[in-house]
Amino acid sequence: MSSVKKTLAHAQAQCLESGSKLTEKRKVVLQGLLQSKQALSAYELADYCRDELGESMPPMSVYRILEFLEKEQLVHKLKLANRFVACDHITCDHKHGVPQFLICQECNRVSEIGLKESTLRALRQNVENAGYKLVSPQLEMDCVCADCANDNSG
Amino acid sequence: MSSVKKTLAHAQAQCLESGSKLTEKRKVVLQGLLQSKQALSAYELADYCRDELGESMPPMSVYRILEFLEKEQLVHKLKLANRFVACDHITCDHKHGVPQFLICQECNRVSEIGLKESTLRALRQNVENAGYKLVSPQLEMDCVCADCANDNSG
DNA sequence: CAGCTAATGATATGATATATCATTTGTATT
DNA sequence: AATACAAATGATATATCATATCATTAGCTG
Repeated sequence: MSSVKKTLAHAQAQCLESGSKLTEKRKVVLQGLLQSKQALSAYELADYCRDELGESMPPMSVYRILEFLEKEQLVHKLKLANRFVACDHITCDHKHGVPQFLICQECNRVSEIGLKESTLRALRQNVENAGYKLVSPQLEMDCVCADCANDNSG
Repeated sequence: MSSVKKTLAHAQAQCLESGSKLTEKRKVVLQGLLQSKQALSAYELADYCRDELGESMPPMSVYRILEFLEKEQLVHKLKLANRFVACDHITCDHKHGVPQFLICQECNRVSEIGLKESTLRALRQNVENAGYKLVSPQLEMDCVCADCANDNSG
């Protein structure tokens, strides 16, 4: 069983558990996002599903499905890039904290990291000192991944 | 001299120094952003200039002017909100580091803060551990400001 | 004032996203 | 199987943010 297949099976089980269903279409969308290994816009993802997975789908359906997948925490929306990524931890069984994202500006590759608790605490303190309340500590950071950094220097 | 007027004068001087010009139109755009005390989209800002400052301007010009003001570091673009804010430190004379932004989801008010050096360092370390390189430590965070938090609770 | 450059205006178009209504599919009940 | 209901998907229109390009105007310089 491929890694993607395994992840999809896991996702399906997770949905069942939460009382929802990972339909065929939803599965295809999630598969596309998993396979592409990139952050994709809804429109790009619709193209990917059509071209690579042979499943044509109107972009509006992709949006709706992404919304569903987000609620199921199988997908994250990256506001910084206006793109979506598959959650990096679908096959993990333990609950995760709020994720932080490193987005490669060059290739849209994304890494999901967990900041150290101490760093988060410091951040929160900085914010509260300014009289604000952090709604979501989901940080998104403009980065360059190791591969792209090498390409540029070489 | 009002605070806004003072800031505009300061901005004008700063432009002269850098060999550029704060034209009338540019001044109006900056004034709009300063007065509104909010993050505004280019289109919203065009409306604001027309309605509140009596200076009609095509949105495309506003985009161009915002680009100029950004280069002069008089304005920041917030990717998280797809909006623009006036720099909080125009009237300061010393150079500032890369800013971080707290964006109120309710009212689009924005606070520009400087994270403590230690926090930034920790953040950078977290990112490098993941094999990425931070392009810009300009963080943007979804928050709720004190006023809106009160409104909601009250 | 001729000629150049910078700034602005106008238009077209692309990209991301939301709202709404119609249709289809799946499921439960009789 | 037939009906009825709810969930999922399709289709269309439109809003919102943004870029590209060419035309026009304003301001400066010799």
